Amino acid sequence: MNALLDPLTPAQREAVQHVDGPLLILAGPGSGKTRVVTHRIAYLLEQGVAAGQILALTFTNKAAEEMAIRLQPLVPGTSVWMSTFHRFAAKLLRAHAPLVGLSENFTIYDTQDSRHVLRRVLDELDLDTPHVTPERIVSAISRAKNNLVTAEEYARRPGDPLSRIVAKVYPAYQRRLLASAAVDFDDLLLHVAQLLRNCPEVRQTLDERYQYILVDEYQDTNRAQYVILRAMSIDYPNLAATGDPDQSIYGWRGADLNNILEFEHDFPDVRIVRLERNYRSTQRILRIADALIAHNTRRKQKDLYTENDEGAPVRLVAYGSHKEEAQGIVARIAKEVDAKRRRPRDFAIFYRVNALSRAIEDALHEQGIPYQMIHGQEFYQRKEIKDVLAYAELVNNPRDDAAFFRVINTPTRGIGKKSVERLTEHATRRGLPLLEAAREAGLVESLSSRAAVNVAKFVAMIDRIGEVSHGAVEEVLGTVLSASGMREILANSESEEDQNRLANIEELLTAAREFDTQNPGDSHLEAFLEQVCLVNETDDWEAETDKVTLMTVHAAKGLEFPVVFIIATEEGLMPHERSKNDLSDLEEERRLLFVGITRAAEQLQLSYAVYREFRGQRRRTVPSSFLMELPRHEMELVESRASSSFPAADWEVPDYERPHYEQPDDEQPDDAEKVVGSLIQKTTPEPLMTAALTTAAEMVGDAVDDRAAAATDRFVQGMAVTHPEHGLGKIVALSGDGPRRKATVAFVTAGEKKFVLSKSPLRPARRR
DNA sequence: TCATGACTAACTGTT
DNA sequence: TTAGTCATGA
Repeated sequence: MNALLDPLTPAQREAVQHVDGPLLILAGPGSGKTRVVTHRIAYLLEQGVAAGQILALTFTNKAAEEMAIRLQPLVPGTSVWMSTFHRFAAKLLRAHAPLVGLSENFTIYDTQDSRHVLRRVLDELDLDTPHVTPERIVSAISRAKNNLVTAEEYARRPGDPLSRIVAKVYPAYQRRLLASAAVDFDDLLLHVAQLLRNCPEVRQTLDERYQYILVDEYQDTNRAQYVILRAMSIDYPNLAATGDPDQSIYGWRGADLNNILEFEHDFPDVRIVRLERNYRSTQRILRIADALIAHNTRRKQKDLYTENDEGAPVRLVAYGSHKEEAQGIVARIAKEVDAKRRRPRDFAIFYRVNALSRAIEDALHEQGIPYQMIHGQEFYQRKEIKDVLAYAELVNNPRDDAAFFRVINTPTRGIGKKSVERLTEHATRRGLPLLEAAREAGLVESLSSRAAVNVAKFVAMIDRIGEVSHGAVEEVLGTVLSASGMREILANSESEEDQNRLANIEELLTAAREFDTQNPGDSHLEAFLEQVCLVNETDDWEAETDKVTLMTVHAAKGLEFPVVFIIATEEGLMPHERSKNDLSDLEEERRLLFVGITRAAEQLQLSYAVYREFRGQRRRTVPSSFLMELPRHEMELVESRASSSFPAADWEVPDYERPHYEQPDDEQPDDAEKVVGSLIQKTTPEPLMTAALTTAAEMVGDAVDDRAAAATDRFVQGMAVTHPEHGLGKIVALSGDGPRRKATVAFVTAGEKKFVLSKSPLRPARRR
């Protein structure tokens, strides 16, 4: 009788029917979260809540879009605002820019732009920073902003050497941004948080306007986002958060797991709904995921279950090389597609880092299988695109020095480094934006007359573009191309690269044209620029097109596919190199794999390559320690035949158990692969290792002998261990006691080696 | 002083 | 692989 509620389970219905008061939906993967959220919005509307009072915030454009699409059939033509945090913040800031010391035509700098600014600032400050890379400073500033620490506050705090440098750089960087009327991504949130804190009227207005706020992926909110949400939920505390601590994968961006873990403290009368039934994956996939995530210590226990079929075993494949991995996977896809059992769109391939996509792309290309790759902001990061946009930015915001630097000599027009330096000096002296300083080029004595003429021509060109800046966006960009000479130069170039650039620019013009059509009327340049820098290619991702999807595991969050391949499950990649020294980072990597695994509905394959090309060098890899945590007997273990060098025998263990699964006969094209025994030690319960992150050797270093003895005691026969050089291995023999205790270890890749435990860097492979 | 080509070092993830 | 730096020739 009620189309909204009838198709829901009791738990889902409880969440949907909740109207007033805080709500926390703990939603496991595949538990119908989006459905609950969209149905709840529809329900609110049905209860008489005005569409304008509802605000749905997500992290990605993709998620926002997905929500909008799913809401359409429930409430056709509704105008509930669904937006990413950053987009929401940008809109808000445009309306209140002066309150935070900005002009409303402010520019949003992406990561690349902000790094350039930082470089300039570093040059200017002339700091001697021997071991501190700009990268580290950038991320320190970013972290500070995400934690709402302003430049002034930062400078006041004592700290380590890095902090002391940052304390100098951060304020200078911030001054530079404000002088350029620019914000970086983090500023969008920081400024809004401060706005809400410092302007009670604004806060109150927004709180009242958005009485029903819904937040997706709450586990990924950082302090700034948290403060924004809290500030808008005081008079109308109807904040509805959905999230899953096990899917928190943005710690590096400042996401604070405490926000979700302590939601109950923040909102004492919160209603908590748990969605634990999984509608997506097979039992086998879910068990694998569950076994993996159970190794994390910092989590809220959830009992995921599904009533779906048992499903096919999860495959774990060892390929000989990254090429074989790519070709093997693509061959599998091709086979299924040819047999009309599946369509390209049923498949997704996930990887930890973007660089891994290349081999897969090549293989797909070779086989002529259509694919789409989600690659962050790749398109808008291209040099030629950024160049064109920078002209437009400069016209829109003449104080945008970063844009000025970008275009002043692009394409080259005889204004070299030295001339730009002199212009900059002049600008600093007079306290002018660079474009203004350039207008006075004739007055800058140090500037050669030739350079001065060129600068004057440049200014005239910018003004020419400025004349059309209030027209259609396509016209603006077209003028940029002709006035700057870019079009001519590229068109006359022989090189294929330049032809590609031209094609990319054409694509940008198409995007501009579409934007013009969607936003009739004039003066939309600013909106276009904002859209462009806050989108990523994900927006182009079409669930409807019939293509294989390639993306990072991060990008995969929130999506699902019938068949999922996760490649390169190797030490150093998954978990990533940089996470290995920190338990919480390592747990985040584990959650990342958990997210990847739980995207799969019907079939899942994890794989690694025994050899992988790395920075141009072929290197032997070590299988991911996470693989050791998966229930081996649930899986089909496959060794790709070409990888004959794989030393499976070394790795077989006495209590080795054959996989239950036999390959069905019709899987013939798989004959390049054969099922082998356990590549991976069965995950029998091992003694709980409390000090597992310290090796025995480390403990001897600064502790008494019996501690060392106790430490060597934790190594037991059959235990999986890792060695920094030899990688993953298992203990096959032990002798001696205390500090003299010795172990013989069989490594996956390096054969058998003997160690004095207290002196070796060996450590248990499974860390708890 | 500028442009170009060679060399080198770094390389996670996303808004 | 690529962006940034360095050296060289114009």
